[in-house]
Amino acid sequence: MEKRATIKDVAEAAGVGIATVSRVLSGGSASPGTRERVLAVAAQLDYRPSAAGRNLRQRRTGGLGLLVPDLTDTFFGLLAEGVLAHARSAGEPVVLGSTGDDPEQESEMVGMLLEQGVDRVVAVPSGDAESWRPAVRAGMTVVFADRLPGESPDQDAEGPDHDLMLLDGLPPAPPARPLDTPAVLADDRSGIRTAVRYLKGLGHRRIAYLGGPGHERRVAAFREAVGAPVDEELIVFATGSRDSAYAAAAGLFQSRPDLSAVVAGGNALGEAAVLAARELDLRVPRDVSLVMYDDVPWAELCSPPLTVIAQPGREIGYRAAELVLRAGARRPRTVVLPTELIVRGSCGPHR
Amino acid sequence: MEKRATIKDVAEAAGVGIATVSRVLSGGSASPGTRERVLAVAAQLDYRPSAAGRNLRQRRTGGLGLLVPDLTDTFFGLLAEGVLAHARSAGEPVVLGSTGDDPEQESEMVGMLLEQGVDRVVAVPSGDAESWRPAVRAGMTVVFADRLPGESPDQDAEGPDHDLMLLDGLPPAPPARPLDTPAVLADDRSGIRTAVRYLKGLGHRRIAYLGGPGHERRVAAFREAVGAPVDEELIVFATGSRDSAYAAAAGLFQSRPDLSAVVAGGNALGEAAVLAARELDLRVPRDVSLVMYDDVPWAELCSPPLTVIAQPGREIGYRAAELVLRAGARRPRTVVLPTELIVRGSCGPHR
DNA sequence: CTTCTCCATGGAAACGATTCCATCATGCTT
DNA sequence: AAGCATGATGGAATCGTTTCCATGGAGAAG
Repeated sequence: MEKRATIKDVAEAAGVGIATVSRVLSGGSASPGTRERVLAVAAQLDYRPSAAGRNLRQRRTGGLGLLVPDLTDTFFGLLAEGVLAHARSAGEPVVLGSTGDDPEQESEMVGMLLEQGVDRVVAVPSGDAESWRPAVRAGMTVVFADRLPGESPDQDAEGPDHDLMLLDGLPPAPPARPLDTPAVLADDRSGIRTAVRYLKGLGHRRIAYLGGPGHERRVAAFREAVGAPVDEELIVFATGSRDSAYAAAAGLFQSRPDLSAVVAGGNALGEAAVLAARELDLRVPRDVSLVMYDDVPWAELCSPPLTVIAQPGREIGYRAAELVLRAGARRPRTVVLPTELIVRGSCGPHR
Repeated sequence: MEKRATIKDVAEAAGVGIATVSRVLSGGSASPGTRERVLAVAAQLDYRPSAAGRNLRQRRTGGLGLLVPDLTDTFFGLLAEGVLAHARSAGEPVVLGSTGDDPEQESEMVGMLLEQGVDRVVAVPSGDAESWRPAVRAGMTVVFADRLPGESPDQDAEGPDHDLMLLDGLPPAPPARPLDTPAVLADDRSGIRTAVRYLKGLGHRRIAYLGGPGHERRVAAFREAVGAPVDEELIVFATGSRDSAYAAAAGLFQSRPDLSAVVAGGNALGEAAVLAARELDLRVPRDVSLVMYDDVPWAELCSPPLTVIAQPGREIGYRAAELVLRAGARRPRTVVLPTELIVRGSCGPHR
């Protein structure tokens, strides 16, 4: 339990001033002789600069925050691995928080990060845009991954505001842009469209969508892809929990026995769909075809192996970390990564 | 980007000294009037004490480190959720590192944690006892979860040491106890034994074990449970990677077509076993029975659903966090949590 | 009425790093 | 040879907090 060596110890042992030590260690100028001596002494004393001291002085803590809904979900695990990979290569520590898809816990975590001095965060958001505003106003650099925060509920209030501005003779400013935060997303639009086309190609007409929280874009893409008369009953939602997902899937199958294919908007939903189908004695793909968003390792283990829309989870995390770490000069735009339909065995022709 | 309020700002705004503010905020004594005023001002200014300042002063950073081999593995995700749950309730931030089961990366991460001032760590160790010694000597409080570090290779040197001590007339001190670090583990012994008994009861005689890194206890328990003439060829190991696990499983099936049951010592191994069996056209459970360590959500999705040895991953993490946070007075002993055999459909009678 | 105790309070030191600035030596230019 | 530029170096201030200690006032005990 011997206490750690400080810069002062190193300075004394090397017979130089602390300023010199600091300079040597942070790459400043120093004479070769001095540099060598300082480095030797530092190594021999196993000196490590204290993050607390440095942070205090430079008024910013290194490190980045990572906020995900649930680490039990393989996709978020993958995303986290991506973030960690880049953080490691940048030598930055990662402070982790799991929000359970609860906006309240989320903002609590944001508060804690702020307190820790962590001012750069990669987040899979649960709260809406409004709930993220305090964070960015407090000076946080935020990059969203996988999802965007839900549009604020005050969207309705936007109309009146607009009118008011016109009355005042002001130029109709863009109606309070939700947030100008960069994000790294998968190309949901294209992924969903490809899946739906594929199912249509197999002859399916009554295709259902099973959605989770925070993916408005996927639903929108689904609506667009299935085309004109959208059967609203075939679009159902669950919250983040497993129970909720199962209930939604089971409810869907029971209330609409005529559906012939399901697109699950996430791996938790896909899991629920498989379970519910089995429980109700629906065979996949004979009775119902299934496409799941997210390619997770166990998709191949199911029988039949699941046809999936793969999105590069690890890379999403990696790129997000990259963005948040070099959020310097030009504010980076949102990055969209490609998806890929991986056909395995869970879809069959419509009978 | 307005800079955050400091304790000094609060003190000025409230018309008191900074010492008083600090006292009020950290629960010291103060007159009711003052306390109220300070709290009001602090709230109004949205004041948050800077962790950097506090850490510097008290020479220790709050927070705890979490080191896992791979967040993509559902079990570790579960464990992490447990740690996070307890950390949240204790108001402590969690610094995460993923080691990829690589001792070198692991000690790198330990170094970084040390630098950050994080001196309490929950770890699923990859390195051996020797590689953890520097960490504990540097004053880190470590609690191992799920695994113990492999016995150091210098175990052989133990004999001589002992003799030497006898010669010196010293009391025969315990021969360099590997590490007196507490740990939270599942009851591997009992779990494996139950599984093997179950398989034996189904008539299986040639039972194989597919092991991963860091679970000597499981192998030992397996050897013990299968009884006297242990067929060493039926015990194979993989490193942490998916490829390695698949190779080990496939190799096992091919080299020993006479085996009738497999115990997979982790969910990654179980996954590999299912895949390899399918590839080689072995039916589960008709041709080969399978029991997997870890109950993960997707175990139920396989067909047939996998019979598993469930260990309480979330609770392991929770308890480990608990131990490391109140590592005060009496050094806590190792905690062993129960396992449970969950019979589903992947085991059948021997034919 | 005096003295003692106790409590609220504020000033100031300390924590360990970075960084500005002054100092000093060295070598070059004129 | 004198002045000047350059580069190495150390002193000291600073960051925001906690905590030790001194101060002062009020109430209690003698």
